[in-house]
Amino acid sequence: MSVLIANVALVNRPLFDTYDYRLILKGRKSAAECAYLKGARVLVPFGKSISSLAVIVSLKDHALQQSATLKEAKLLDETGLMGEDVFESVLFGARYYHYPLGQCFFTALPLALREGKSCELARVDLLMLCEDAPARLQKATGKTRIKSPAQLKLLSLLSEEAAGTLAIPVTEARDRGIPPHAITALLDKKLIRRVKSEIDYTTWQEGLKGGSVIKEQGPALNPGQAYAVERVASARGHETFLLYGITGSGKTEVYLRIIEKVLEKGKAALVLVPEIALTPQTFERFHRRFNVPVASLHSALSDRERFETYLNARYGKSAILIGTRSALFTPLPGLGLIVIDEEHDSSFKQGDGFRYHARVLARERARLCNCPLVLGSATPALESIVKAESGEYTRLDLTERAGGAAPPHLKLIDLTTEPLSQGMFCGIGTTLENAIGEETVKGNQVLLFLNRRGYSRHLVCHSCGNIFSCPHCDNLLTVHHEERVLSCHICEYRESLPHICPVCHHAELVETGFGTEQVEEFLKNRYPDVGVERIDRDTVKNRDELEARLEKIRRGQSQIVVGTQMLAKGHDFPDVTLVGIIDIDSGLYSDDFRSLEYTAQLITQVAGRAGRALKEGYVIVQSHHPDHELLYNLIERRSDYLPLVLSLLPLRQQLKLPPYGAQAFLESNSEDRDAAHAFLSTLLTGLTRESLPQGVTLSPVLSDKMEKRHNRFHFHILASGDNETSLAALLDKAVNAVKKGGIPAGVRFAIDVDPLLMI
DNA sequence: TGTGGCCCTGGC
DNA sequence: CCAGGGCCACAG
Repeated sequence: MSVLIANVALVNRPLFDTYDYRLILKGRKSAAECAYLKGARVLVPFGKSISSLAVIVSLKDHALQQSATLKEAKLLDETGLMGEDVFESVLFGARYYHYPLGQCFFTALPLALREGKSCELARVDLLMLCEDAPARLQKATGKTRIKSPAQLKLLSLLSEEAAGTLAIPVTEARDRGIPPHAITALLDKKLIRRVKSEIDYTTWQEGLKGGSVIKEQGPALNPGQAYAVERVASARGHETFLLYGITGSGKTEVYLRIIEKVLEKGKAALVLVPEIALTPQTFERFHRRFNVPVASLHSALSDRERFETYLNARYGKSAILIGTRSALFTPLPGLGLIVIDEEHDSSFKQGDGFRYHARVLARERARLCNCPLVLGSATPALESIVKAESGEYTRLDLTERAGGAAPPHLKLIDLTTEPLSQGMFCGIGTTLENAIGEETVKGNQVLLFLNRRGYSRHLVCHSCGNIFSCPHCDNLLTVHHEERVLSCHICEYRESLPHICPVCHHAELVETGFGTEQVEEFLKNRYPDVGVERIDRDTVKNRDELEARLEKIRRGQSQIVVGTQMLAKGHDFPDVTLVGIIDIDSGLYSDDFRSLEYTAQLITQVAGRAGRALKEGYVIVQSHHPDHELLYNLIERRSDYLPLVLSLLPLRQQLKLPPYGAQAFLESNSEDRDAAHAFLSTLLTGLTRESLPQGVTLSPVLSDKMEKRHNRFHFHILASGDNETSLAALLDKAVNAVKKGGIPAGVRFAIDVDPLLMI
């Protein structure tokens, strides 16, 4: 028996400190010999609670005089939960983002493990064909004949596996796009059955038994793709690559080939994608190509499913994991590659809680694993471009459009010269309106983007001027006709659409502004013979629904599609020949210094949706400011994305903005406005009492642009430094001040390092 | 964040 | 005089 001292972080407690406990182990072991326990969970008495969950951060050899007074920690796991690479990445993240370590672990662990459940593999539900199913399906006629495409697909999946296991886990069926009701239906018909698996500790490498890692060969690569694959595959140790490939240049094929090489070395691969891009199609493409287990993690999974995926990965059963931001924390023994697709996408930055950027932590993890990190995008973030220019990243260019499709033609429409037609009331000028008509007559499809859902933007009383606003936020309510509600797009508050003004009781309510719902209505009236589909958060509630709608569009059931962001990312529609951006102006004049970068990304990405296949496509961008430099360069001068955003750099450098300077917000909020403000005021006074680190400046305490949200009042201090190090030194001081002074009850405090949104 | 203690209020 | 609720300090 030996006694050690374990330094632990309490999970989900907002404490910047870690604490020491006595840890009693069987057998005689020194702290150094117990390094495998880093990242293991313990239960500890803490403060007034008898048993709290904590994670071991470090171990020290027992020192008599200390340990007598220390309380005892009870070990829950035999080894660390997450492998050294993930563990160290979390420690790095807590340091870099100045966030309490325990809460970082909280973010990194699936719910079940945060709740103290066992990390042992469990039996899973498998689906398999019933013995008599093939015979019954053969002679099936009339009612017994299966017509549902989902059910047929499941049956074919189960039969195609015949050579191997004859059974697939329920979770895998869901990953591959089978909705739960199709499974239930086939179970009811007794065509398939559900069986419990044995616990199987076979790793994917053992399962492969030396066979080929791929199931089918990919298409031939063009020289650019081939070079990129070779370059990454021949990287020795860690190296970060920026794969800059224009839309439609076959980035995914490059990922697949690199992954193939990684798998051949017996190593695993992690692929991070933006939330919206993780469709069953993406998963299916990997699954079709590779002869190894591919797992996925996305927001539609239940906590249980996430937990299973996590455990399988941890035990080396997954060779490839595709997932969104948080998948970064999944342990993968022998990780040999990390890919971040659409690396510029803002969904890689967590906006609340542990505000990490997946790109930053992925780089740390890749460094720890001594493996390459590939950042792919047609529109890389300026941060990444600058790092590539400075040689910190290696840039790899894909300049050819795969399949030889012509790049789309871009056309800028000056809205000030368009007549005030009917369509103009919902943002559609005559030129765009006519273009929609022409393309639909030819049997082509049209995509229209407008980043504003709802019917009208606001509702105003004509007699007394009362503007309907949210009772919980400093925000105006949006009018939704279909659901007959007013709704707050910040907090989801809703009330039924009023007929009379609650203030003056007159019934003259006027709607102003327009959203996707109104555009859809206009187009349905204007083009009654072609289908119009709307894709936004009001018509699409979940991933399965989005997939079903997109499939319907691909089958050509609607020729006109109106949508928000949801539509802009990564989806392929081969018959689309016209893309219209209804309102680009909000991205031209904004107080966010990144808005021009974002606007250039949006136009470039959206243009990529047009004419992806053989048909020639064009893009119409409408603006009231056609002389704006960005629009002029991007559209009239047909400048490429890269030189265009590089031209934004001198201003950033001059103003010491990212990527040249570093920024962080010190944020507070509370239901009590004064308390939230006073807390930051005190912090600011404390920080400025002694001299600030060289090159760091602090703003006064400022209200957020929308001060009241969800019934809480939000304030912030903007901290800017001319480099990361000096800013980090200031943030350390801030954390120490908060540790010493404490946070008053009801006030929440957090630091947002490298914020993406200007609040 | 969780929790027990402490103090205040109000009901009998 | 006691019960209950809100607020606060503090945690190894």
